[in-house]
Amino acid sequence: MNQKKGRIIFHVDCNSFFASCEIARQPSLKEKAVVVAGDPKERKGIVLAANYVAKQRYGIYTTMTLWEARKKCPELVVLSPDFSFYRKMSQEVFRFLASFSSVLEPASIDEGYLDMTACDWPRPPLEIAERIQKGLLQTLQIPVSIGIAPNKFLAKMASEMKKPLGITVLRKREVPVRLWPLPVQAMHGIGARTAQRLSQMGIFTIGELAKAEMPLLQQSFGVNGIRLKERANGIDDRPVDPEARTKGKSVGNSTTLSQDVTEERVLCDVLRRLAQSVSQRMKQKGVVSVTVQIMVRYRDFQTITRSKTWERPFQEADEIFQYAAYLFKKHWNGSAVRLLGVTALDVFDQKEAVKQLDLFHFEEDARDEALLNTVKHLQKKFGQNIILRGSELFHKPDK
DNA sequence: TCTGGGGTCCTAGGACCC
DNA sequence: TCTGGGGTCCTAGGACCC
Repeated sequence: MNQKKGRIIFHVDCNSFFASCEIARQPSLKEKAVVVAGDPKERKGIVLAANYVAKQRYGIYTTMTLWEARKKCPELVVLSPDFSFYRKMSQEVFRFLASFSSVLEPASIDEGYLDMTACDWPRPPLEIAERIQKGLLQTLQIPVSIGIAPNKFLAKMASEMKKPLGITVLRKREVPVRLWPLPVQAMHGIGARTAQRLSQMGIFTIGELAKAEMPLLQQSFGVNGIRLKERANGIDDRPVDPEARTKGKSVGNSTTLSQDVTEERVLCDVLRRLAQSVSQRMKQKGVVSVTVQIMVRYRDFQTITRSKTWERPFQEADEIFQYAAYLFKKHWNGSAVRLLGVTALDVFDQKEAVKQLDLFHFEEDARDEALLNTVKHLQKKFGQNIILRGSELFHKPDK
C-alpha cells in the first residue's frame, strides 16, 4: 500500500503585531494598555492593534474608534503607527523562522507557513514549535501563536484557537469535534457577506457546510463553493510556496485626508507624495511595474479604482506621478475627495524588466525594418511617390 | 462622534486576434 | 447580407484578510 505521507505544516501568527513591535522597543509599556492608532484629528482615529492588556482587561479591539477605546480605558497609551518599523521587524521574524525550515511562506506582515515535513529535526513538532515561540519572544520580544496541522487551512484554524502564546495541534480526525460546532464565520475565508448568504441557505455551522449539497454550493459560490466545502472537511492541498510572496503582486500607498478636499492642486500634491513613497518601496524591493492604479474615495465613501497599463516598465516617482495624475484628471468627478491611493500593480523583478526592455527595442527595430521593406516594396510598385515620414506612410501625389 | 492602510484572489465584460 | 468559438489581455469592482 503506497499511502501518501501526511504533511506537517506550522502556521505562525504574531500576536497583536504592531502593538508588540512598539512594546519591543519600549519595554516599559508592557504592563500598560497599549494601542496603535491613527490621529483622530486627521480622521484616522481607529485602533489598528491593541496589546492583550487592552484587549482582555478593557475589551478594546482592532477597528474600534479611538474615542470608544479611551472611554473604556482613560489611561490608554496611544501610539502612532510606524509601518516601516513594522516591516523591518517582520523581516527579522521571517529570518528567524527560515532557520527552522527553508519551505517558508510569508502570508502577511505578521504571519507565515512553515512546511516541516522534510525537516529531520530530532525532536517532535510540538517541541520545535515551543523553541520557535520561545526564541521569537527572547530575541525579538514578539509573542506568537502556532498552529500545527497536516495542511495550511487547518494550521491556520489551529493557530487561532489559543492566543496569545498558544501552541495548538489540530489533526484531521479531530475536525468533526473541534471545527464542526463552530459558526461558519469562524472559518478563514468566510466573511460577513458569505456568512449571510450561507445563513439564507440554512447553513450556520462549519459542520453544516461540510455536509451541504455540492450542486447548491457550486451554484451559489462557483469554484469558491467547492473550496469552502473541502476546507470545512479539513481538506486543503495547497503547498507551502516560498516564492508566493517574493513575486509580490502589487505595491501601493493610500491616505485618508485630514478633511475632504476639492482643490485639484492639493490633490495632485498628495498624489505626488504617494507616488514618491511607492517608488521608494519599489526600489527597496528591486521591482518594476507597467500598470498604475489609483483609488479615489469620495466624501460619501463611494470608492472607485482606475488603472492603466503602459508600454515601458517604470519605477521612478516622476513617472508614477505622471501616470497617476493622468488617471486622476481623466476620472475625477470633481466632488470632494476623502482618500487617495496610488498602486503599482503586477510588479516584477527589475532584472526581468531589462530583458523586457530589450525585447521592446528589438520589436521596435523589427517593426521599423518591416516598415522599410514595405516602403521599398511599394516604391517598386508605385514609384518614388511613396514616402516615409516618421513611422507613417504617405503617398505624395504627382503635381 | 461613523468607517485606516496594507494587501490577495476572483469574476465578469469588452477588445482583439485567430 | 448576419455572423462561431476559443484564448488572452485589460479594466473595474467585490469579498476577504490582517
